Amino acid sequence: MNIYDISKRAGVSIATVSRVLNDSPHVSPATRQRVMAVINDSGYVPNAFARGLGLNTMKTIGLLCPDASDPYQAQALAYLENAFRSRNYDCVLSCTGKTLEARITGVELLKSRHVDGMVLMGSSFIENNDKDNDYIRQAAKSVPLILLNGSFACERVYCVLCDDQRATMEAAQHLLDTGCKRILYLYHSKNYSGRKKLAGYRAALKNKGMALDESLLCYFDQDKMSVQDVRDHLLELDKKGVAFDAVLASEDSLAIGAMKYARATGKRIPEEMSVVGYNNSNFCLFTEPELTSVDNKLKAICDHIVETMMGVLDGKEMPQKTVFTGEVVLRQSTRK
Amino acid sequence: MNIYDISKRAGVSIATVSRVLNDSPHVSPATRQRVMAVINDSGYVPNAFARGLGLNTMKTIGLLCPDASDPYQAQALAYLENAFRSRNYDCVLSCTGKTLEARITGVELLKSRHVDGMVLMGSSFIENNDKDNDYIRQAAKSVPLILLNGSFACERVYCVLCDDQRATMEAAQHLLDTGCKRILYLYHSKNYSGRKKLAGYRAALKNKGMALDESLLCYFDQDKMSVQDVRDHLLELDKKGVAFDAVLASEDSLAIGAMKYARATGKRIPEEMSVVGYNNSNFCLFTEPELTSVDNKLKAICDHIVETMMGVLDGKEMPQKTVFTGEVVLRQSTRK
DNA sequence: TTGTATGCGTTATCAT
DNA sequence: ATGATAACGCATACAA
Repeated sequence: MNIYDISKRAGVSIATVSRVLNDSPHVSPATRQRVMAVINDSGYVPNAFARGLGLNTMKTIGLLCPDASDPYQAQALAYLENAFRSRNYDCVLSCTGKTLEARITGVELLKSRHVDGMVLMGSSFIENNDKDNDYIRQAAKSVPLILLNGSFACERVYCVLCDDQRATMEAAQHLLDTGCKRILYLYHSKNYSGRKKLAGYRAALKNKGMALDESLLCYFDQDKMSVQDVRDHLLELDKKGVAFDAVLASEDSLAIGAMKYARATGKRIPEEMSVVGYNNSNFCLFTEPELTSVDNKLKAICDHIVETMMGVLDGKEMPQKTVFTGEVVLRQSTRK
Repeated sequence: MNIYDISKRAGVSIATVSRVLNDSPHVSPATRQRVMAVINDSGYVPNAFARGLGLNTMKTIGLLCPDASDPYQAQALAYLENAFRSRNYDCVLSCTGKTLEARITGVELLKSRHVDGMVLMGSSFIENNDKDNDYIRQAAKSVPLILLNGSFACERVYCVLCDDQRATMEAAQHLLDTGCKRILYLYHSKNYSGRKKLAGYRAALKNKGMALDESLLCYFDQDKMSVQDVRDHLLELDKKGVAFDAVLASEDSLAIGAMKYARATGKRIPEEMSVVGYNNSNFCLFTEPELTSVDNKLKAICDHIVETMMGVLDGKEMPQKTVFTGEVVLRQSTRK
């Protein structure tokens, strides 16, 4: 069943059928009705590939992320998919893992599919070694790119992110303001976003005229950052005699590991130890006490990404970089 | 840059270029090399739409799920996307929410995109009122469908699932075997999978010759099932004088709500109350004590779905229904 | 082994 | 307002 079949049945040319299909004003009400009737009772649906070939678009956005099973990324995927769908765009997913090579082929593959745009989730898509970012520059030549929580200056690359540095600084400040003296900093990423957060932690100390104790910085590798790993690591620190009365984490799950440590040692939260997470994910409410965390405005970011993408595809001038302000959501794991 | 450009530069016909592109054996090594050289340094990539139009496929699978931000579904998406990608298929995502209407348009949209196959995640795609499943029968006529954790007898509809009834029965049995007398059953779904789990709970009681106390069945509505909601509901039950010494939940998050209730009332787990969740998700390890839960073999299910889909697309005969056996993973929230 | 010609199902241009 | 036809870029049957 194709456009020729319809045209025959309706006694018109394929051009007219096409016009009806595309709501062209140059069709008489009578023929429009006649054609529509045929279309409806034949169950005809235009062939998307042919349409794509002619228009050079299938209204598709590529969504790239390291790992769709990560709660934060999953939430972003859900937000983005919904928003794009409401604008009549479909999303094709590409989980690229953590190697640069896989990211490159992921971008390449989507490009070869002629997606209308791509969203790269997380600053891990930007390499510290700038030479390695050529694949982004290259891709941007043929399709608009939007970075979620990443920063990269390049034509046709747009960035929408949260001010992680400031948010982390405020979180640390809150800890200091509520009497904490030695804040353990737990982090898992050394890319753009990770560096910004660390900088925020440092800034908070500096603001108070405090020196940074390097032994309070705990880095966790991607595949060694389960709650158990974190708990065990903090127990180790205890043994080594590293003292701390607060934990600031670059991700909620790390904070939960810290709470497990507290449970294991009998330390009361927040009386003896305060804990702050990052992302304000659902499981801030799972813990006991509930976890103070940084809301990094994911929904707003995703909505803005979609807005930006639509604008770019419309040929409008769009801001290259948009920064949202995070917010510390106070709960019971920190003091008043 | 299209196939004609390449053919000119290489001094051959487009047919030869096409043959080179598709690894046809009927090309002399010499010309193949010449053509490849041109392709490589021109950066030419075949147009996916044209290819799709000719072959009537773009090697795409539609992934439908109610909510990509749900941890279980997010994990399934990640597994599926990876497995399909390794077979050179891309996945387009469609989060359809919870209304039948949205599911129908979701399926319809993907069908109009000519995806090669679709995976419907969760038994919520199968309506209790069979008339409402016509959209599935209809879709199955034009594209193979695979149900993840759903059951539906229909040509070209394949089902891969976990034996939720048996797994739930074993979980309940474990509670009874460890001395629990009154097991509160927390559930959130009345569709196929939900009914099976409930049946498993019932079966366990029956096996022990115990009568079912209807007041021990707690249903939670989709938008009223946060951990706080669950905690509050159990506190209500307490007030009403409904006694129980164990909680069996149809999903981990519900079980975590029960643990919050225990914390609120000071009940010790598992001494005074045992708790079992379902899905064996990451956050079984978040809680204190860690949560006993049912592993419903999601990875195996996803791998098998992809296998099945590939077989079907290859024209092979594939099993209509495959059932995996769940497994109760014992942790500290239940007694020995 | 290689080339020619046709079909895939649209949209869009240009007549009428 | 409507119709004829080219163009989109590829794969492939058939011819050479």
